[in-house]
Amino acid sequence: MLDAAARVFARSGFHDASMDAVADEAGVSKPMVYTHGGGSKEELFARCIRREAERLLTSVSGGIGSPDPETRLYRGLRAFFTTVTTHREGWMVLYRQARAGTFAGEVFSARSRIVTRVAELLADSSVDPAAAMPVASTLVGAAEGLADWYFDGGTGTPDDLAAQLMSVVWPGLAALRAGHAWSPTDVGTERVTDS
Amino acid sequence: MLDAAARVFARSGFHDASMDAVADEAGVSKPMVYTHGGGSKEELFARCIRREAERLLTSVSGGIGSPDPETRLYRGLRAFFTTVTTHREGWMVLYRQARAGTFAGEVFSARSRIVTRVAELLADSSVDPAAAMPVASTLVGAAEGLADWYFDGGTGTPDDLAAQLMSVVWPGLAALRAGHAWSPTDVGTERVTDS
DNA sequence: CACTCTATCTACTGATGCGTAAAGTAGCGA
DNA sequence: TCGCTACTTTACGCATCAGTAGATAGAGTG
Repeated sequence: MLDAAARVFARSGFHDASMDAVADEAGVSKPMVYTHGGGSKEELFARCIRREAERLLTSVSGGIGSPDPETRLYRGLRAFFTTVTTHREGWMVLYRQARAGTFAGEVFSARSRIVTRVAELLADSSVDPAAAMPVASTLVGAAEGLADWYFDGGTGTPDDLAAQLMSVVWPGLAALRAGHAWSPTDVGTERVTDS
Repeated sequence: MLDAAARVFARSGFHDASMDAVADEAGVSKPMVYTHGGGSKEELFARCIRREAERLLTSVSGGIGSPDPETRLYRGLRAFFTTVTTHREGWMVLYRQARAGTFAGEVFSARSRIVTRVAELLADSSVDPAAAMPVASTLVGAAEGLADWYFDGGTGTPDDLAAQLMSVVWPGLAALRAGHAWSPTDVGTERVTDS
């Protein structure tokens, strides 16, 4: 039931998906969708969101155990890309359909938990957890961007994708851990004109 | 008119926003919204999307002129964060509300143009433009992630945000340009178990 | 004042789709 | 055969808007 709903919602979004379509996809009648789906369209969608968010958080959190931040991050990214590519429709529901409208709050809190988890992956004695939050949010966004590229015809195994992301971010993260932040030394500082 | 529509759409999303609400926000009556807004809700929303996408692309593209990729990227990022923080509701419409549903295609093509533009910012004689696409998609995602953090209570000027993003990504990009990709040498390669 | 044109409003129609009620059917144990 | 459960089909009530038709107001002109 939730699988069918996730497929329909992933395809059409919350508003454009009808409960009749969910019923068809699940191979049952509409009253059954209400009996076993929570009693309303909102609740059904919320259940899909919660399940996918939980799946993603569990995946990223699990099997991380390592004292080395580099290893932790790589494993977390690998888990992320594995789950996302395996449960494509879950990803579509969570990050493309659910972020707008009534459920933005629910998705936002789910995303916050993942960002916090990533901040933990980065942190150790040499990194302040609070300072890690913007970096973690950046990383999660980067992973989403690479996932977008993948779903738009990009190729590669989850391991490849994780390694590619590590190529982009790890040198910078290592430098930050060593206290070396980037600054626009001789890059020019003219104001940006904004339309 | 478009400003009012963008505010309402940013707040509620396409479906949950009513034309009455747009009319109220603009201080006119509903038929006026149809007369001056394109004749349909879809067209009004599409105009908002196109305007914001154009604004962002113009901003990122303009004032880049430099032979140095590092400078180009920093300036592009600075322009991005300037525009996004200045036109908050435009950002909300474009990247949070419009990606789902009927307008996913329109937003997707707008985003593609920006990603392509970023790939050009990265490219020079030593970088293959095609290979730059996943990296550009990653970067755009990272910028979105940092913007998300900012809009959720993060602080900093656009220059700070751009510099922070450079800290994370530039060392990795420089290494990639020199031919040094990250690989999981001694990081462990156990399979990820997926629920 | 009369006439007209344009801009605007109030109030309605029509369609869509959520959610449910009613009536029928198949399986199953006693 | 009875009753119970689970499900189906069909049909409908009801609310919410998108979009429009007809009324109204103001302003310029003679």
